[in-house]
Amino acid sequence: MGLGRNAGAAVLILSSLAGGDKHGYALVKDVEEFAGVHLPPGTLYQVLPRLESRGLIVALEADERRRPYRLTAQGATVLAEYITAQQRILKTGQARLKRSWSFA
Amino acid sequence: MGLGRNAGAAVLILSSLAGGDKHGYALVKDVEEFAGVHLPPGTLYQVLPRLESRGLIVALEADERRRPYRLTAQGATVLAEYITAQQRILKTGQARLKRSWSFA
DNA sequence: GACGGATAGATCGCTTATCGATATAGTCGG
DNA sequence: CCGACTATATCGATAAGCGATCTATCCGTC
Repeated sequence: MGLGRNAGAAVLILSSLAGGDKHGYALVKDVEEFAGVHLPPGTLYQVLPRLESRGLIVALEADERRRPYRLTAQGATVLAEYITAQQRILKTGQARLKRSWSFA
Repeated sequence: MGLGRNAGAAVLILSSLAGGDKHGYALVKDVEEFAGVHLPPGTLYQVLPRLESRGLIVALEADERRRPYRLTAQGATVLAEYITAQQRILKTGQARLKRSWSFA
């Protein structure tokens, strides 16, 4: 993991595409804005084909320089399930922190 | 990352320790219960020293067979910050899924 | 008191994920 | 015509995570 490191490029990409079709560069900008995380190109262009081969996203027809991607129904399902599971974990951590350390 | 893979052994461990001091094996059981994730020993015993070297946890005096760990104040802070940041990301993904895919 | 299952900790090698650097090239403003 | 920004891509190194395997103890039960 990380904690400090990225920890979940796929989630960031899928969440970005959940907001609409985007090509790589636009995706990086979007993620930077909504998550405050910079996705380095080395990560992005390696994760993209991986997600595609798993059927979570599809590559759309390229508009010259831009190669846009779209979230598939399967990708949406997988993302939704991941978010639910992850939120349960985070809530537990948060509740425990609050009890023992008085953290919000 | 994964989505399907573990994605954040450190978070699971820190969250578990936020609920009280635990040794490795108890930690695995706890994580299994509250997160539904099995932490394999190969991951656990590699992450533990890493977290300790970063000052996020401390090893307590060993009770014969058991080697318990405790969350440090710094570990609690780091975990709290990670949780906050991560929840913001997950909420964004969830909101976007809901808009475009009618997912809860 | 032998046996099996649960408790407990640890290491090794492999695969996968991520990062930073680097490369290429088109576009647009000044 | 030059620099900043847009856009995609690859490479090598490091980091993270997994499954298998090992050792050993403890405890109940047959």
